[in-house]
Amino acid sequence: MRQDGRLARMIHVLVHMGLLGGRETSERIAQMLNTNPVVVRRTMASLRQHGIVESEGGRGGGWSLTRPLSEITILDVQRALQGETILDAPLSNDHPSCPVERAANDKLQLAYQSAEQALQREFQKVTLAEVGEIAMATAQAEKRA
Amino acid sequence: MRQDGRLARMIHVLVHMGLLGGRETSERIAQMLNTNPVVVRRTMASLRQHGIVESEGGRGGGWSLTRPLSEITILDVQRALQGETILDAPLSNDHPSCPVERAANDKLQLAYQSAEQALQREFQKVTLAEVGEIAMATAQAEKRA
DNA sequence: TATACCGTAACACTATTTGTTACGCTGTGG
DNA sequence: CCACAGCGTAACAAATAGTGTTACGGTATA
Repeated sequence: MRQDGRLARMIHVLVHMGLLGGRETSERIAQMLNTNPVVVRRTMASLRQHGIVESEGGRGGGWSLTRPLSEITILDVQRALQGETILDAPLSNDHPSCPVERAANDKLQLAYQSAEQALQREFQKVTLAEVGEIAMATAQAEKRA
Repeated sequence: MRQDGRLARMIHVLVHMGLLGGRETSERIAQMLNTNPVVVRRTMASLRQHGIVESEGGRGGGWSLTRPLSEITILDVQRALQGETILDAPLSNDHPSCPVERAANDKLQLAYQSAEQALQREFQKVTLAEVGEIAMATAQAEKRA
């Protein structure tokens, strides 16, 4: 099954950036994600287009958040990476004029709309600040253990 | 984005089989789906394993439903094709020990569980008989137009 | 026994994501 | 003013998944 991974990876990065507060280079982010700087730039570019981060070239440049983690939801990140729709209903297109195929597609479409709504609702409820808090809390708990 | 298509295609085929009532060969099903018999056998084999259809070899053989369309839900077909889980949360696995990554993954997992439940609920509500009825109705409507 | 089916393995083709290299542009510090 | 550290982007390789195709074997029926 498809595993995009960019959403989780970008949340990971943004939360780190928010917690540390500073600017990060593509190089350092790439190390965080076990990948390389070009992949990072490709993906971060989408976030920049949606105003979540900004980049500066030249010496001392890098990426930084444009607003605090408390004002970024998972849905914001998702939309920046992939657009409005998260789930695509897997429809068939073998005989577009066949009423049976159309009826099957319609039902699938409705079901996926319901799932899409649930997902968007959940994504909108969660800010990156929350993710950071959970991470800090579990880090504390593990230190005590 | 990923587009599996097998679910929609199999619903399409099963409804046709139910409406026509008879046995279909892989060859004829392949024509319905604009594909070829081997692909059909591969996919139908999953449905057979879950008791939705049965196959007979030899002259006059082919595929047939084991029960009426009213007793097959979209969820049944989905499970036969892919197993219990429909949606996989796209998690990251770059630094499994990083609390931030884990917190992000946890939140995504929860959101996807919510979507998964919505999807399963919808899939379970729809029988293939319903799909057939809708198809018959729209076919009628179009004939009148 | 010939034929019309399914069962299955093996391989090519395609599309998508990811990784990698290369090269150009820009701003800063010396 | 120039070397360097950073991003921007194109181009291409690699891995993965689904799909299409060929080939060959098994089986039931006329």
